[in-house]
Amino acid sequence: MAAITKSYEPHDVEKKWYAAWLAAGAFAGKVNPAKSPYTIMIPPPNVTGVLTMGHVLNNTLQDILIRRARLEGREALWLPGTDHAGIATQSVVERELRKEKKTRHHLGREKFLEKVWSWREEKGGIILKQLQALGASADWDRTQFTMDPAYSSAVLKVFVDLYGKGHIYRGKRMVNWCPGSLTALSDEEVIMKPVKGTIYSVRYERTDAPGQFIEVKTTRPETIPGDVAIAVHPADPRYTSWIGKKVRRPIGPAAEIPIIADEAVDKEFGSGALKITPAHDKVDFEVGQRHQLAPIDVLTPDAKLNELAGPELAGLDRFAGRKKAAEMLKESGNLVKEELYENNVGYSERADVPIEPRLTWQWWLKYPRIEEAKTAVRDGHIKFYPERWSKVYLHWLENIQDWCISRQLWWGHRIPVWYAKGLDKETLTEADIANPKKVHVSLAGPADPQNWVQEDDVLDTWASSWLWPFATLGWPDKDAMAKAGYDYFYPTTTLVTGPDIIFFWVARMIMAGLEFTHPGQPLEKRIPFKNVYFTGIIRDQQGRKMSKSLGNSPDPLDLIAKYGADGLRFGIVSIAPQGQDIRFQEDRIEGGKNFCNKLWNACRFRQMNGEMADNSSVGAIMARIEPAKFDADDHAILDRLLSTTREVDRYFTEFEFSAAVQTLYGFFWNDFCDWYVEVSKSKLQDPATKASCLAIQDLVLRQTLLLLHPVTPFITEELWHLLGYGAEGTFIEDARLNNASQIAGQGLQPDSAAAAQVAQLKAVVSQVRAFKAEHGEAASKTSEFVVEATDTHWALLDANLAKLKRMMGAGAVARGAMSPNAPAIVTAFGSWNLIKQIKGDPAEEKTRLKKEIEAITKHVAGTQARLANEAFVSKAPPAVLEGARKQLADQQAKQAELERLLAALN
RNA sequence: GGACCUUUAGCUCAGUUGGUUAGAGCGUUUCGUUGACAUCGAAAAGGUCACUGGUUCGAGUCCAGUAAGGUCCA
Repeated sequence: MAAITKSYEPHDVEKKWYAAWLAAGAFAGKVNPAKSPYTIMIPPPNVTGVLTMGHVLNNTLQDILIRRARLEGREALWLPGTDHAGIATQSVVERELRKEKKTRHHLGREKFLEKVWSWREEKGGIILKQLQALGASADWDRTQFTMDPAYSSAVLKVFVDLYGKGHIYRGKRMVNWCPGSLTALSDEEVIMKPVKGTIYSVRYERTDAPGQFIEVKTTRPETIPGDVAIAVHPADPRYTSWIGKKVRRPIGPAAEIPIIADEAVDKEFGSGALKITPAHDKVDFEVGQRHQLAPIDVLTPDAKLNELAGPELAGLDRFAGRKKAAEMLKESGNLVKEELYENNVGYSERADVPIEPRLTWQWWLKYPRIEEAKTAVRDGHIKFYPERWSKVYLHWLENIQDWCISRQLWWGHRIPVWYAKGLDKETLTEADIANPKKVHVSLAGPADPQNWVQEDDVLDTWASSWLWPFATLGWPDKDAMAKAGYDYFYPTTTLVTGPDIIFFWVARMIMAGLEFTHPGQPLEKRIPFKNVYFTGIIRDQQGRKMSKSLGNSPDPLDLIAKYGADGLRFGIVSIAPQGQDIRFQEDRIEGGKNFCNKLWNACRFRQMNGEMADNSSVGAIMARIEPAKFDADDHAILDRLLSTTREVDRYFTEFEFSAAVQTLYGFFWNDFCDWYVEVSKSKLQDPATKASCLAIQDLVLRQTLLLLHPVTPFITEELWHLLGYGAEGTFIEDARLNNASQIAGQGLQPDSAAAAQVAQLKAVVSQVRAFKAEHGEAASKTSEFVVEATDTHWALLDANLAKLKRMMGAGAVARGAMSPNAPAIVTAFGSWNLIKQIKGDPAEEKTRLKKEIEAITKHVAGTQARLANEAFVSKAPPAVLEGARKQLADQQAKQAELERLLAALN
């Protein structure tokens, strides 16, 4: 077996093992009825994306779950893939075209799509390669892309199916229009932002009574040419006599518009009158509908004013038009007031420009299975971690609106609808759409394509990714499903994602799963996943979201180069508590790297201290352990090993990953390295205890590697082999992780009381070290002590003396009476004198003792007061009461001893 | 306007069903490299647990309210 080097060098180890895993097909998920499946579908990253810290966290957690599942003997499938990301990808390619002063229209649909595909060929694999560098153990042979032929046909089949069921309709409605990307957006793609601007008070003059004006407030004077009415509340006494009269539009082509009454008007806002511009506001549109007022659209698709706005405004973009309109109002004296104003403006999530409410023809989806989707989460068939997100989910479902699924893009799944040639799409009625002679909807397309024109629009990206959990398993093709193991791996086990896409994706996947999988079977067979773990958002030191535009996100690949993939994984998980946003700290990643080095060196210590014996199975190691020779330290470390195993188990079932990692950190660093390895140094000198002590180390290291492997796969694989736990050609994942009772069942019954005794010994060591430091002897390894202790205490000390001397840096520890001239401390195991070349200053000693007495006296008083409280004595549980009494006794004993020492000094 | 989250050491955070003197990592100070690890070890300093009130023998923990910061929905 190779010798372990002085420090852990991740780079080569990572490369070596990743290649070996791939070569052996170690990540393949295969149908195996003897095992229970554990399935995770990756949230598909954008095909042209690069790895961010968010991906690192999210995918590390998925890998942890998958690798842990393998160690627990489950058949794990982690299915990877990418998303075509309609707007995002199209925008990137269009940006490239713009550099050549071209738009997609210069190329035409076909050529443009060729360009996007070649862009994908070039950039599409990057993020998956990066995930491999992180150690992701996904089944790469199953990699899926939402635009793959099979996946696409699933998407289109779903459209046709839902159309047939009456869930999909075409309608001219107000949509969120993105003037940047020239497409409709769903409500979920609109971000509300507070924007500081101006609100204008504008007056409209009555036609029948010149000189009389009605005033309205608006932030958008450029849309005045699109006004079709002024609305007031029917119960507003100020305007009762105005209703039915007409006013003149103050700008734009001359027109008289009516004053109407509508309940939607807020009497409290402004003057209580509202301009109605149905083409440019959702509420106004509804008011217009109620009063049969035809909208006037004064904007072009890219949000410039058109000729309907009048010659002065036509051609200006909306912001320039706003200024111009305000000037025109000022000139005509119709601008009453300008005030600074902050309101919420909807922005396009992708293009980051204000959206325009716009009346267009779009395809809409009435969601299926809304009620079942609520039940699934409310009744716990699907569990959310943290649970509180289920409220957000349910609230959204309660208020669900139809989904605008068409996009005026080219990159995406083109809607499988054909219109008969020569048909005017703008004037289609519902009856026309239902008429197969005019509108054809199918997967295959019409038999006589020359007579038809296909719909230009593509589907919203989320209308493909909502099928991810089952379309990736071959659905709806029976053969593909059998090959992929659909019946075995679906429903998937856990989804790991961010709460920001709870509506976009999580809710929609649930509805899709319920609608399309396992028809007729109970809900728990149709849900797409059983657990949803929501990660936090990674923020920078100032608490800002990490983003490309801010440039505040470190490149994960740099971090891997600097700290190793395992260090990065360990670090990121340790700072990511369930449900909380994460403030990124690079020093925690460094901590991850340091931990790996510690693990490495503890194994190195083991290797250097004795021949490696048979480590090939737990049984073989157990056979070398001699419980009859156990001392308290042996009992204690094994007891901690079992309790750590139990705790990590529990944290995994509760999805508390950072707690699991921190538990492992504390156990390994503090209990094992800082204490057990140190006390081993004495045991290893003694031939009577050496073999058993090494076997205990072998057992602890083996279990530790298994517990850590999901988090730090590379280093644990390497050490697994270096210490001989696994045969050549096998991997650590082929081993099974034993739980605490399984280990105990193999003949290991550590005495948990020993742990308490070791804790006391630790405290004594710590106390003596501090004592030495205080007297300038911190570095000395030959300090001499006299201990005045009871027989029991001395017996305990004596039994552990070699270890204790090494740990506290003592040359000699002898039993004897306290010398009044030497510095002294009181420990749980007797009083200790530090014997040194006594130039000890008695005055200093007195001060120190007095200070200690003062402190202990306070505690004694506190405990006494508690015990003197009759309510406490009569109501507190016996265990607490007894604890308090014992505490008081200990405190008083220490107090008395300190006072005795002080008196002796005098 | 509605819902949710956060507030504990200089920084980032733990603190499970209420129960000794509230913990960790980093940072700071002091000391230490003779064989696991300086990517390390030892010790120390550092906290009115945001505030107010309540429940309780006992509150960082439970309840109510207030304040500040944040997120989502409208």
